Amino acid sequence: MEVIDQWVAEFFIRRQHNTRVSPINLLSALKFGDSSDCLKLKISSVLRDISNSLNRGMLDEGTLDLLEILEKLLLQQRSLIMESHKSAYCWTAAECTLRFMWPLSASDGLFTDALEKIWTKRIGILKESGSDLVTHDLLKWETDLKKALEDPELYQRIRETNIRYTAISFLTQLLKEQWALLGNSSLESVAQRRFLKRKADNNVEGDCVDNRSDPNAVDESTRRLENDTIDNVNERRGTGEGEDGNGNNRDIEGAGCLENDEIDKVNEQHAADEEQTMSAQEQEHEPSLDKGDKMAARELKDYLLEIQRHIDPSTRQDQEPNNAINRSVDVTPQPARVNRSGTGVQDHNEVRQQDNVIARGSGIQETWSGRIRPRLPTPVPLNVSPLKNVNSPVRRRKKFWTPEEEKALREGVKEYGKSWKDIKNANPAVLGERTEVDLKDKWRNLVR
DNA sequence: ATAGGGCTAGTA
DNA sequence: TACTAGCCCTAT
Repeated sequence: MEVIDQWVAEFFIRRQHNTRVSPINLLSALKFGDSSDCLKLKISSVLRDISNSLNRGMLDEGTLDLLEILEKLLLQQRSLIMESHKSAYCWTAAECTLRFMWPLSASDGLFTDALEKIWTKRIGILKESGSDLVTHDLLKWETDLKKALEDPELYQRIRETNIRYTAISFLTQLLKEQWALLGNSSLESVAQRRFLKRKADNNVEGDCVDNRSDPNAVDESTRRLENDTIDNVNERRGTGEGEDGNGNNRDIEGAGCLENDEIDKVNEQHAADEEQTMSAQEQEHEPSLDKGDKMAARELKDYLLEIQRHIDPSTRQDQEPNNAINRSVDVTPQPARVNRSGTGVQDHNEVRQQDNVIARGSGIQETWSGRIRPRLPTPVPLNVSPLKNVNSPVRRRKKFWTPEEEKALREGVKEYGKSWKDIKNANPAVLGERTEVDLKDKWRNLVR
């Protein structure tokens, strides 16, 4: 694959909603070869995929696949696997299983299938390969879930927990960290270097005396342009962890961090990259879609799927035409977890739909790594916000605040003020069952 | 996203 | 009936 193809593809994968692009022309101009020189492009692609899933409120085994692929790619570029990555995998795996716990009894429904396919087989393979994603928390979930098969009380307890928000929080954190680590796209980096070089050249023309007295000024810029390969910057960044979207280093959840001199190098590089910056890179990583741009966005999405298929066909297994159509058509959010926490009586149509999905999927599919792995279908797309009642006339059951929740709220207000969303995000494990409005209401009560 | 008014259920 | 905690709706 030509380097320029790689740069262009990477650039557009990062900027999903660009109305000035003709995807078809662009795609026809690109030739995708072996994957060895596409690491940065692949990582961008996987991150974009995870991001798209989250935007659609989808957390399923496809997400687990993507997290596993991301781990392999990061290991290829000799990056450490971050805590957010491990946690995201752990809670997504648990969430995928909990989604099959809507019947009141463990023996009904697909819970045993989910256990077998997700925990015994999928995670079994991970264990064999010595993956970093197999954490203490993951093993604890495995033990609990398998115990729940025999213990109705435990099954009930797990069944009623809501961990979706936790999984989403970790995935969001992972995306933020990984986008930050990727830094500028290769195309932008090179463009910026050329910009700097031109600027330096202009200075040379404008002031020959200075140039003679300091010949290194131009040489340095030229040298960077010629010698810096696209992955140089990335490799340097890839060894570090815990960098936020503003380009600042911070230690995340006790993960390893750069030595001080390395931090300085990275910061210097960032300072150079961000001087005369061409665009607000970070904001564009997660762009918000203008209402008038839906057509262009859809066109671009198709284009992305096409690119992704070229990059690595086996990773796009759930985006084959049929499923792609399903995904693009059915994006209407469904009420979250109604069946799990409800009476257990399920709508017949929904049961039939699930059966159809199961019948369609063979249960065994080829994965990115080339290993055979079973796949559970996604029964119902759920809301991203698990507590939001969509068009439901039923009031949520009154639930009194626990001292732990109250403490988390007080500490949150102390730290973030009245930013209820931030407070909730800061402590999803405790406040996961409360909406931002709940936080606001409770605070109103507390200060009365 | 947040603030504020109002509603509901529980309780004294 | 009055009060409260938690929940919901709507305007900004």
